[in-house]
Amino acid sequence: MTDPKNRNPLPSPSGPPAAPETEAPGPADGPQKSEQELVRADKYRRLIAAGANPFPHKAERTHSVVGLVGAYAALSTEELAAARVRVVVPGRIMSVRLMGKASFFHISDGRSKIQVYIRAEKAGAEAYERFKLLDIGDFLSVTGELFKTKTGELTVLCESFTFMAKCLHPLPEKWHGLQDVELRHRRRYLDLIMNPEVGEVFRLRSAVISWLRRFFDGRGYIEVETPMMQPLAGGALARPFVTHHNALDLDLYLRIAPELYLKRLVVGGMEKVYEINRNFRNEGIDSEHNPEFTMIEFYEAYRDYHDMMDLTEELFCGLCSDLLNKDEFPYGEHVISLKRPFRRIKFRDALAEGSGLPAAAFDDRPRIIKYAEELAPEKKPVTYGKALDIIFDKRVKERLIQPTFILNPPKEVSPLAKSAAGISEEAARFELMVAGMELANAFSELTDPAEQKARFEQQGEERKKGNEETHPVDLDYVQALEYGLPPTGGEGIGIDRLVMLLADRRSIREVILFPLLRPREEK
RNA sequence: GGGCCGAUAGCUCAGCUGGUAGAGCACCGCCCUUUUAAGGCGGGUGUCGCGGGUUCGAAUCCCGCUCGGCUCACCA
Repeated sequence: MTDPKNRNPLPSPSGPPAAPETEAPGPADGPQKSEQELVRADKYRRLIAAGANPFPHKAERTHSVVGLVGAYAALSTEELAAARVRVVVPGRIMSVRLMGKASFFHISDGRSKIQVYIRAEKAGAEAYERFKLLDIGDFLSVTGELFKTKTGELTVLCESFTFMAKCLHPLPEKWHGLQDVELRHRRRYLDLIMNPEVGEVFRLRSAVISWLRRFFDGRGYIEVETPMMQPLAGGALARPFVTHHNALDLDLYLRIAPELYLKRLVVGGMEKVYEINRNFRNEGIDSEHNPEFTMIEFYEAYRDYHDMMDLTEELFCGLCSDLLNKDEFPYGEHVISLKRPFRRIKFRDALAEGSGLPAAAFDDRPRIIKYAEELAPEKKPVTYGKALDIIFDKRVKERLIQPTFILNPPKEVSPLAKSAAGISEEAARFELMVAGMELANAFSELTDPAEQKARFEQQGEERKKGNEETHPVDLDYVQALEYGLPPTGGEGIGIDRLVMLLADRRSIREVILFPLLRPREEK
């Protein structure tokens, strides 16, 4: 077997390098190479022939580009000259200005750019000729001293450089970057190379997730991992993906939620647990939905949904002030203000407010169903619960820009929640709406095994009527409840939407590195 | 799944009611040692998404398809 690391040995010192076509692989797909790709492959061959290692194993470096800019950009020309800072800095060539026997170019580390000045006189004629074999997109490591040009730009005066990697394709245009949304998502690496603000969004995403871990760890929660492949897709109402385990000859579902497993852990005495991981729902794709998405779910014993509201306010406000250093931020045309307390309104009152109907009208079920049918004539089988849903979606949701807790939605769509105190038809539950999106969903968990079983069975009846969005009957979970689930508050927060909010992105695909796209043959 | 919009050079885009395919950047050649969307002179590198049709002639008009965006539906 060929050791992949030795695929490209250094050219032998005694003669010209081996067959250029195998040394410098062409584009991975398609027989047609563009003129620019042929030129790049040829320059690559000549560079290797001149002694460059085509695939060096590592680069010594004293600084990163972003580190240099942060540390030295503010120094004056005189201060920088006096400091005599010698650097070895690797990066990707992003632009070149070639001027006879000297050139300026910028290298990037994906976050920041720094200019390099190379003169034949300083670096040597041979090195300068090698430099001219490099292209925009190539990686190299530059050794030299920092100075400022007469326009005041921090620049490395190149004494020598080492080739690091070849870019065999031309990069997108320097001024407009890469605009094509499809290409940006299919080749996210190109998006990251050309559009630095994209990298910032994903750095923010990373910061959000590590902040959340610190938040919960600091409150005595433990992080757990529960099955992604489940024999029953429970914990939410959604269509699952199905897969199959061969050895067990068993159909399994990719989880739509971790909820029932996390609550089994609370039964087992893990009083505070959280999980950050992917859920999978086999449903439509749009600007707020990707088939796989990331949620944090957390459960705390001896708490109810009012406690979870307080915790949620603390979480959102702390996250925002720690990561954005302020308590309000733009989202599209709006300014979102995260100040405690968030508005709290009951589901029914929100419906009344949005529809303009008096709250009492919501006791008149036929009237409400008729109203919903007029709002959405295309939706045929309208139950009372469904009607409330329609009114919420059409009349209420988009108006909820500032953070708002919607309290006590109907119990019939909350099969895992306790009933609200003294109100049998309402669930002890809230949803947090921000910028017209549902960001969080929490309830006082249903702990009564008999009622849980009855609710599951009721869902089973719904399913028989053809409603696919029902919760499966999970008797194993009921048995867990029979061992005793203490009063527990639980909540889920959609990480993708949370990042959309903080990063001011209107599409979930802008906060998922590789959103699901239909595969396509490369051109 | 329905509706609307889009796909033209490596990238960003123009191309009208049908008449030999264009610009900027990038690229190639020549000049240029503090430039920075460097500059000067010269060069267009293309399966106009794919497949049919209409026509003397199609990037352009018609039909079908693929992929994407927005939107509605479905759905947190």
